[in-house]
Amino acid sequence: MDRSRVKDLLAAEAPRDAVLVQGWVRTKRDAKGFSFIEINDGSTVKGVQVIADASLPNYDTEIHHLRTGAAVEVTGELVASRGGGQSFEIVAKSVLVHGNAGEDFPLQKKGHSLEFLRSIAHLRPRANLFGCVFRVRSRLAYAIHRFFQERGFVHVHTPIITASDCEGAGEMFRVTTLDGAALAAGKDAEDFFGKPTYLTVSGQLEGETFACALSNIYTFGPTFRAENSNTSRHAAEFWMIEPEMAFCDLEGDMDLAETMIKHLVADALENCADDLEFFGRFVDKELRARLEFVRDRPFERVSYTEAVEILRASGRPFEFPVEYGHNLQSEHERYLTEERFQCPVTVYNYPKEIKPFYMRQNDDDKTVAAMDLLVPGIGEIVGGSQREERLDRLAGNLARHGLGEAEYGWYLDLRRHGSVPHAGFGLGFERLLMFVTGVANIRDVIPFPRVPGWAEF
RNA sequence: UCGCCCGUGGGGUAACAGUAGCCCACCGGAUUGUUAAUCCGCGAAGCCUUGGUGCGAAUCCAAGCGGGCGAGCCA
Repeated sequence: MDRSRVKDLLAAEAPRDAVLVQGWVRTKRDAKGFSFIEINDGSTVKGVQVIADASLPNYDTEIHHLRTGAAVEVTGELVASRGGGQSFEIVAKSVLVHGNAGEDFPLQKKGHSLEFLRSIAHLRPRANLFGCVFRVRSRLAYAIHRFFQERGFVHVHTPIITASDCEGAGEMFRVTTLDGAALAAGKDAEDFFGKPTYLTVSGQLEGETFACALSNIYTFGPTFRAENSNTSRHAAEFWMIEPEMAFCDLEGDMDLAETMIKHLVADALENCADDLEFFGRFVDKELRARLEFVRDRPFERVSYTEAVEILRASGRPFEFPVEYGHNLQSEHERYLTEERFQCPVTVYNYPKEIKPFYMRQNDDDKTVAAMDLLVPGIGEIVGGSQREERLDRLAGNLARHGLGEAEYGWYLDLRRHGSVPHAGFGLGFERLLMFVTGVANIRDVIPFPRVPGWAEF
């Protein structure tokens, strides 16, 4: 007999003589002469109700002792439910107990704190919330590939071990086979690669090389930052999507970012309805309305200079003063996106002093063609720019940032041979997930999060 | 890294410096087509670590370890 997914059984339109379900017991309620067993197999947040009669041969020995968390396999008849909570249920002909759960199974039939669930990351996928989160994570990863593939973008696997540091996008994890003494003695030439290497903090520079050949490309892979960041929206290991487009300026870059966010939100609304409904009930009551708003309404777009003026004119007593030439603080970003505009906002053309060397200088000589896409509740979800394609300017920027031209020779080469205007951005996958699910901590949208002081499992 | 807050059975919480209580889970019993089932049970299970103050510390002080929130860095 073929296995049926719980999701399909719950959507059934007619009874069926024989079905097989395999899954884990969420709860068991004993009645006189039989038991109700709710089984979840991860296909959806809901479970299917099984009626296990006391006449089953293993009722007294096994079924009666089933606890939350047990793994079972049930065959039986799918019938219209006599109870209220569901349209169909299974009357069991057999209940095979693969493995009961211990008396100390930590997940209860109630809401647990997210902190506790993090400490049992190996079991939390069986909690409703995490089932929902990781189904959405899977769906959005798929939707991202579809989004780009359907638009002719080529998926490029940029290296995870790298010797270039992408201009200090963050502190890097050293990758080495040297022992502590050799490392301390600086014997880099004896290291595995003959020089210091690190885990990537961005695939952008390598991505540019492929954009300057295949036109439109994207990367989607793990990224590592050794920053000692202890916040709800930073992790040491996270996934990033980095599209790069040749023959594209900042305008096109911002258009793509906005189109992509809208597309992904729409995809989740359409394909993860049950999971989003769960988040709406237990995480954020306003979630669905906000996602529909993001899908349907245009984003705001303001220059950095305009943003500064808006913040100044707000009369808000910000903790950090609003000053041209300074980075926008979290409180400033929050004001723009949560209060002033109440929708996602793209801020563009930042002062060149606060942005990296590879961003294209604007004609005003003061700003670079950078953009950040800010969303309510999270802040920056996308950061990108048009890249400096003029050799002399780029070389000058490298020098000004104190970066060796030799190390970036291959990057400068792109400007020597067939240089084109090009642009791209980075999207934090986990931040997107936080935005779509309403989950407030990045540690709860990563299967096994890595943050300072925590690399368990 | 900085600031604020918090560490009590397996989970969630309460207790003025003087007998550690409640809810959930677990165990045992009863009821019931149940829905995070209900009822009964003097059934089992606990004060982060170290040091200090006090006759007496879960409670006050200090340090350490762990956690949460906010900030910085960013995605």
